[in-house]
Amino acid sequence: MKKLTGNQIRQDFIDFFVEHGHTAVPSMSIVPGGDATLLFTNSGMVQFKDVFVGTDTRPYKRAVDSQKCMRVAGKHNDLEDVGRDDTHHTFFEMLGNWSFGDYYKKEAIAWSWQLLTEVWGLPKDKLYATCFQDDKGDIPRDDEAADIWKTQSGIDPEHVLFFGRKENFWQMAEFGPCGPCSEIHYDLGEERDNLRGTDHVCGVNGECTRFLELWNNVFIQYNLFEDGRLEPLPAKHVDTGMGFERIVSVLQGVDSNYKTDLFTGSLDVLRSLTGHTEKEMLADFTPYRVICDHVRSAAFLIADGVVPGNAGRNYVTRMIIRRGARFGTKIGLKEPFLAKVAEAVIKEYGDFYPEMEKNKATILDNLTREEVRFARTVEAGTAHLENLLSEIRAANQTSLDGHKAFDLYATYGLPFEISRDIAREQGLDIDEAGFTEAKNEHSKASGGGKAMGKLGGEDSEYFANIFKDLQAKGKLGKDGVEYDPYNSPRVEGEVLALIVNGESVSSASLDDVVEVILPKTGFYIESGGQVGDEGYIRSLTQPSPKERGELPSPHGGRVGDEGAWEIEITSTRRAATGTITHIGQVISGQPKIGDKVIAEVDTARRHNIMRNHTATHLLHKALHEVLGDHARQAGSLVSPKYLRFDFTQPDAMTPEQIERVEKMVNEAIAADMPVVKVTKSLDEAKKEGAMALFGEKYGEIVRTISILDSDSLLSDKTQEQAPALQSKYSFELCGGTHIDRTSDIGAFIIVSEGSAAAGIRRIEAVTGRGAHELINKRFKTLKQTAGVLKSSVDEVPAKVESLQDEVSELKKELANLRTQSALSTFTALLSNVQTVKDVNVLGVEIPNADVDTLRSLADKFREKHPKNGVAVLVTGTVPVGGSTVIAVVTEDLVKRGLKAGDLIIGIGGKGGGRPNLAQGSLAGDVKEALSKLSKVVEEKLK
RNA sequence: GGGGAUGUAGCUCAGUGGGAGAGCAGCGCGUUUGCAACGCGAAGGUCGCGGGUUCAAAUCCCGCCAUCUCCA
Repeated sequence: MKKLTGNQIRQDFIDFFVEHGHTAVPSMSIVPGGDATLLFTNSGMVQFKDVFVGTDTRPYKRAVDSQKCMRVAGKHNDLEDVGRDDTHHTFFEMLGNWSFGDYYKKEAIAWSWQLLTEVWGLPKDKLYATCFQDDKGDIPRDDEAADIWKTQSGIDPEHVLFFGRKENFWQMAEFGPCGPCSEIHYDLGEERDNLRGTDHVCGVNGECTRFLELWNNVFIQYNLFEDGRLEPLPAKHVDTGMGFERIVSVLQGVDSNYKTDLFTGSLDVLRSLTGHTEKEMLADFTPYRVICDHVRSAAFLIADGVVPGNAGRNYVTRMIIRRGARFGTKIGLKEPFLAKVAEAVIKEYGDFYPEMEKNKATILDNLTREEVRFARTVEAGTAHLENLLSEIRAANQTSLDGHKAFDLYATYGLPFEISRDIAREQGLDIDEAGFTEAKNEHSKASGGGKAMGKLGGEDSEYFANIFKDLQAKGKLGKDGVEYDPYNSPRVEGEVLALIVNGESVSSASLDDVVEVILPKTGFYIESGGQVGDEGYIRSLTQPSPKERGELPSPHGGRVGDEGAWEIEITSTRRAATGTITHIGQVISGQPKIGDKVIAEVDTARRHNIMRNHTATHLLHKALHEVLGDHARQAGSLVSPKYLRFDFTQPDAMTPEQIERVEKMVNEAIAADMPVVKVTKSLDEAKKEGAMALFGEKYGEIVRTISILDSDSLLSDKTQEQAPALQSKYSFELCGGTHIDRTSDIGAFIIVSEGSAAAGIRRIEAVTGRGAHELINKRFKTLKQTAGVLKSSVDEVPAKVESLQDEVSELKKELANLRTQSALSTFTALLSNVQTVKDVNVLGVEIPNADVDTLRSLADKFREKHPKNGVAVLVTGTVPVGGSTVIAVVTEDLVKRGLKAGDLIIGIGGKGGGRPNLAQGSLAGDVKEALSKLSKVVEEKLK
């Protein structure tokens, strides 16, 4: 057997199939575009799913790839187990060769045998092939595959085995394309039996680690219907997957995926940090495996734009990074170290996956940031834990309540393992059963499973049938409704279908909400953040009013015209492949199937949208310039009123940065740059450096939007002829609608900058009309303010500032004066102290005093009568809300049963407080209330 | 999308319905002076924002915003 590096093995695979007529296709992003049901790309077939279902086509019939995959979240979240053994990974690569209605079993099987045994030289007697035999007896046995296997040179016919549905039948979903598969297994030898001595099936598909599944060849040949019918597909496909790390471990002859050269670089970096020898490392291998696996995953995720955060995919990235950091502490690593490991990962993978090298700085930066954040979280969580633990000790207990430990985890983010380790260090324990219980409760309370929301398309089958029907009648071609939102704001056509309340109807009535299908549309369908178009569909049954020289009715139809009608369209959707519907309300007449119509987009609204969309591209460019390349688009909304742009950026932007971005965009507008829209192949566009968005799905033919640098403009003619030669200010893949020159945007104003999620900032901005309205409004307000201040607009800030200073100065002065005047009144009134029994009692009204003044006067009283004193001070009667009362009682009298609050109640007020000082209010006449004071004191005093 | 927590002086935070506080930093003065340390003094607050309950809200209730965190 040849000793090959991992990179060579991957390249061998691709080269082998390229030699056999396959097109080498790059891996799709880990973020699956256009598939809301998937958190991550989890297998090689994700990028070809639409081809198998038949809703998409490719320019090639044979493909080969190595696909980046993540299996970490979802139903089976076994993140906590990854790294504890030698085979599991969160991230892995899937090698695959594909046939789309081209070659089939014969070639697929022969080539896999050839690659494994001849190119890579695996011993033939160690290989096993499995084929399908239905355990339920419904689906025919795959003798075809088995027979082909037996003809492969040097194969042991005894090694061709049959298995049932669980192992050897594949279906994408409950219904749809499916078929038998044929797997290749490898016998690693008796010594790799992990269950030696125990009673078990030591064979292919047994529980035993001796036999390793290497390669799955899926033969998609049936279509499974809801009623259980199984029909042969007209075009049969081959879909294969081979776990890259597995084949590397086999070819390199090691007993762990982590001992392949894929991880050597990472492990070396780690060992240089810990100082462990190889032997010491292998003795405690788990932390090493966890860190290597997780750093690799995190690096690939960040390269694909998934930065650590607190929701969705971003949360998964965070969990992976934090778990890696946590295992670092187990081997004594304290300082942020993940970035150092990541450098080794990038070095290993950067050649084949250029996005790794390209995003190196972002990867390293995000890892370190998250580590630092995690350290802070752990520190704060540990402080909380210490409090809980000392409470336990105080109560002479030995175990921390599981629910409390879970709180620590769910609220403060302190991982359970860390809590337990700290508790154990102090001779205490944590109630693990309670923790699990609380975790389940929390999971339930969070509404498990509902988060994905509606996937849509519930009625797609209904519309697919309408589509087929229209095709059969020759009303629609094979591609269905023609879609041209770019050049056709007005389209004439015929009503092909009307749907009201989910039912196909021949005619609709006034006020009906209806879905209309036309052979062609110029209405934009909401996509890529740009909202859908609005507009009108009008009947064209008779000459237009203009042609007849009549005045149109308010809704455009003609009063009294037989059959004239109009529908106000508020949105559009692609209800099924080939079908686009216009959704709206009938505002006049009765639309019928077969009516000739004109469908007209609200162009004023559309222009506002176009301005905002082009501005979005300029904003994207400006953010790159001002913040750096890490500021990547993470979502957007382009509406007629404003635009919203989310991008990856860890911290809030400074006012200066915002200003610079705004200025850059406005400079780009002023430069009057041409916006050129060209469709070309995805490959070509990418080669030319077009910016693609993550989580966005692109077909083979894409639309590119280039904003050309005005400096490089030669003349209008050359621009038309060779836009590719000119230097581009901005270059993006985008299906949206755009204006022709940047100057059409008019103006660009950032309205707000804020946070959208952890690690993601959001900018909202307006352009064109919206910007003008905003400026107008702001300017008006400013002028009004200046008017009120009797100053010029320019002087407003200084004027307000000086006013504020003046006000606060005056406030202080006033408070001082009040206290002083109250004080002088009060000093005079101090002589009004009455003696009740042996107590000095004072009840006075202080006009113009506030609560603070009353308090300081009360203090004054207690200074003069530190003992044996009672005072009730009341502000003058106020018409609204009553007077404020403060009552004080010296400490010695409190002991004799006199409470300040009782005095307030006693004289008819409301309120309370502490025994020596109370506060409240008094509704009625102050003098009358105060006259009751001495009596109250007498009664309460013991 | 949902659960929990937090938001008080420039920073770190205390404050369980009734006088807004501490430590650090900053400012002034002083002692000492190699860095600095120490003492004294004053300043610094829409208690995240908006409603409500109450005689009275930093504190209780509701809504919003921001940050942290867990679940999906």
